[in-house]
Amino acid sequence: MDESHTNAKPTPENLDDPPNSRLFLVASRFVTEEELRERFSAFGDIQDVWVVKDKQTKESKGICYVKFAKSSQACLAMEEMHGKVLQDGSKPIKVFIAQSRSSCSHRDVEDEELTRIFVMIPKTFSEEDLKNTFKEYGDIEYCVIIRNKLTGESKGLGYVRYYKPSQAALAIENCDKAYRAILAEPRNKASSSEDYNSMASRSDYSSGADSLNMYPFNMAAPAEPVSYPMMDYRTSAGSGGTDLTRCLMVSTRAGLTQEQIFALFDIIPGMEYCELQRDAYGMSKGHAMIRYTNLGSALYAKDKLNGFEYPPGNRLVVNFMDDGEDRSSSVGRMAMQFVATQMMSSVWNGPSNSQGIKPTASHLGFAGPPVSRIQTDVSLPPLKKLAPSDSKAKERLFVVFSPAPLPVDVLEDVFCRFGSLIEVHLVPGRKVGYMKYADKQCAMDALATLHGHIVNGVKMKVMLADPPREESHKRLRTY
DNA sequence: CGACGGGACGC
DNA sequence: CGACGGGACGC
Repeated sequence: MDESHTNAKPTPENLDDPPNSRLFLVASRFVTEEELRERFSAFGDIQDVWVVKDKQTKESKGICYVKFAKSSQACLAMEEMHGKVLQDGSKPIKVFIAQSRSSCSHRDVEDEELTRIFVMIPKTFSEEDLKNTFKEYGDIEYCVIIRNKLTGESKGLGYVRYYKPSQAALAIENCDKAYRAILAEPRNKASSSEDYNSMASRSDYSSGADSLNMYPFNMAAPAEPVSYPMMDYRTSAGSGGTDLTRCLMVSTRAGLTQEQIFALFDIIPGMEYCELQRDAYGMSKGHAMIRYTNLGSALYAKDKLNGFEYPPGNRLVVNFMDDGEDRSSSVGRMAMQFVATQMMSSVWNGPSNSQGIKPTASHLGFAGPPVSRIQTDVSLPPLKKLAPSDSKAKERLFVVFSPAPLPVDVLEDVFCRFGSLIEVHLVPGRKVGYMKYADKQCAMDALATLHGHIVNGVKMKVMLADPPREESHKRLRTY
């Protein structure tokens, strides 16, 4: 278990750098390094040429490697030189991107693995935006944005398939670093069964279906943000299909837990589903979907909870997921009235009778006198509004918690009181966090007031945060 | 002591 | 069928 290799050397075997910048060629035994250098130098900066020779006889084995400075150069050379005859009478050469030296596989690297990139994009991007952004690097076969299957909401990730490896490589090398473009892992891991997928469903990949219109709804409406069709495969006709007229989407800037959202929307009777959208850390992304059994409950929930501040200072935004529906009907109003009546009666009957308002509602501050959930040894200013989430951070505080971090909502409640708080960020798995402020003085006030004090039994060290480490090694040593 | 930053497709 | 050398680190 304990391999005492504590000093991990920079493994010298991984230096196929950058990745996919080296070519593997199968050529005639008479080809020389000089000739290869001549024929391949037109495609880029050659760093190394090597013809593999037998150890004893020193004769060429017809295997050669050509290392370029960039992957795009190697790819271009491959595309142009594969199949070329270098010397009269010899067989056409084969040119592939070499397997990385650390890999033990000698399988050919296929174009399939070199033509699709994986990028991080704004959530507002459509496939069209994605294509327009990346077409400058080459011809695009298709673009796909990864979306939530239920809501159609973008996950901020996308794929772009080019026709040629050199185009994908150019995109990765030259696109804005914010896109974090990398080669996509091939989709098919090890498809063992292929037959239960009928042939009809595979037509999207074949090139014969020109007549297939990719954007049946969208063609005539250029700038209109069309809501995407998310009913390609029906939600099976089980009890109560997912019709969106009863689905709400709540957006919040505070990191609310599933339990908090659930408790809040469960105050209105009829909630049948509640799902927080999470990111890779399992933290709240600020969106959740809530579905009620009936339109009246959904209407009532939107009416009462849209704009509601929870926790204080954090304004919830609640919307129906199928925008554009007309809900001003008298039927809707009656349904809402019915729900209101339902809730009133449960109040009169008291919460002790199981159904109706849950006990959780009271400590959400939804009913009854506002009881502070903050206990502290320092006197706090009153609550203040959060700064807009797109505010520029002028100062950050670094907070260490002992013995354990406080919940995000509590921290927002405490740290917002000095004004201009943009957001609270806890480091997952650690006992530290960052508070972003739009105003330096507000941050300093918070620091001075809160440092060394105790909130809900948790002691806090509050310090100015070091600047984020970014890419200091790139810019700092230019002189 | 106590430090941030990421990522995956209905087979 | 067709897969991996040579050189040498740090002031």
